[in-house]
Amino acid sequence: MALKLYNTLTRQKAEFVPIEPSNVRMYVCGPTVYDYAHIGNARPVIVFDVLFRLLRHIYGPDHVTYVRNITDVDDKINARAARDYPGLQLNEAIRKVTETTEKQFHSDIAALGVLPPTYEPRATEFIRRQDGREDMVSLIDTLVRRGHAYVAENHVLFDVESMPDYGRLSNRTLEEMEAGARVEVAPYKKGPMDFVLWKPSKPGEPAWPSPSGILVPGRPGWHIECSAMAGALLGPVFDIHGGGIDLTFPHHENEIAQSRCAHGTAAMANVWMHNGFLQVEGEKMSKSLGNFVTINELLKEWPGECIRFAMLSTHYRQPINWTEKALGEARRTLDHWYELTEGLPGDGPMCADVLQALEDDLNTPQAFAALHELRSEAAKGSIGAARCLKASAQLLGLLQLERAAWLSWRPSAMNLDEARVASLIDARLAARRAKDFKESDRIRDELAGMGIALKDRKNKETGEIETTWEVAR
RNA sequence: GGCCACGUGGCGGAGUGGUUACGUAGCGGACUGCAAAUCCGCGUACCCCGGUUCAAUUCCGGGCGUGGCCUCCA
Repeated sequence: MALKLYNTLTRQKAEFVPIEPSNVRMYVCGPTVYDYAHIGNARPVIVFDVLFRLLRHIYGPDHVTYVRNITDVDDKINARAARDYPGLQLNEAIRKVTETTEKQFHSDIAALGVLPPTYEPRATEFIRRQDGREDMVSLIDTLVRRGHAYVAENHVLFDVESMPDYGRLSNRTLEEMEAGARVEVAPYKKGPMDFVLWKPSKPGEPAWPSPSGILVPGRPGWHIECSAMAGALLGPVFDIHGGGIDLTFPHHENEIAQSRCAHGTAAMANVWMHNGFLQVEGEKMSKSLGNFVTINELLKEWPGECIRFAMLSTHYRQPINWTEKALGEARRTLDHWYELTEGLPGDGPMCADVLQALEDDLNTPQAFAALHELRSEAAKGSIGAARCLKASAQLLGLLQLERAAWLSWRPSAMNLDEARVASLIDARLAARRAKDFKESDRIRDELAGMGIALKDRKNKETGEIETTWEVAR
């Protein structure tokens, strides 16, 4: 079966046909590095990591190019830098904010089992380049030269009237947008929907020599960076562009406008993919509601693979409701999968049903159903099913650890004396052997009070009772 | 106000014009000193109102509800 993907441009699922099967090219909008990434940021990162893995599986690991950018020039970054490092010069403070945030982002998503993309360009590296690659300034100059952009009061603005099918991605016409507009329009704009490609910098703010004959230094608008980085690293037309659904308008619409008008192409990317929005315990995630969940905090309470599993248990285009309960279910399932696949090589055969589910627009819930089926067969003793389970789960970025490493995971707040746990378990087993059940139950209760749940099992060969334990939930 | 999604069993969550999703919780059983874990078995759900159809949860229309975008929030 061929890979099918839902395309926001056509509002349909269609067979994916790469421009060059020897080099499948994908771009995904990455984070703006000014604060801890939250669980909503994690969704596209995980979802498109699964797509990256699937494409590598289908076309070969060397035949997929994946670009996910880092946005390190932005007003929010400037504001955060001024707030957190009032003593430093702004540019120095900005560098501190972006460097530490980027480092944190990388360690957070690595814990979620996310592969590094092929390229991870920073926006500031593509404002002006010396190597002849496309950059933001050259893109803006081209847009002005071709009559798609104009200079006004030291800004460069994109002229949306110059693009006849502006609005196709978000499926709205200029009239509709203007009718609903609630924004005050800057007086220097020719059209109310025109957007900023370049703007002047205030003294002390990050600044670069401006394009288009503007004499004062400035900085880029938000959308132009993705056009420049995608153009430089993937070419004027590439296969897949991904991101959160909230970016459809205006960000992606404007990326398309810039890239197509600068390159004179009919498309920027052939397939546009958008993941659905995330809510937390049934409510919108927001700082004021106090339910703002960062990846970093979550990783203190849950193993990364749990978070990944929970994220993938909803289809990527559906809205997802992020709950503790789902994380608990994910952990139990993974416990079981790890137990059944312990010590097996990861190069087993791929489950056809898992692959088929993923090839149907990344239907991860259906893939999980197939994995549950394998789990059931593996539990009955099928080594083949267990090997298949491991290989197939690994395609999803799960079961990446040794079982011992999985079992040794602890919540960061848990301060356990593991030697004491082990001696209590031994004492309990001794009490049991002596049929002193009162004492053995007392020890079990004591351990439960420490947050430890026990599991007894009879060793089939020796007939002895063996006890394992885990962190209770 | 304009545009766009979504609404499935207690909960999570796929899918389909007529036939079992799956998981989890719950219930029954096996096992166990008792639990937990594990294994076996059990659920007959698809927001409301019309329409199309032999047949609709699935298609069409309307309504209600929730959410997103239109404010450089993934």
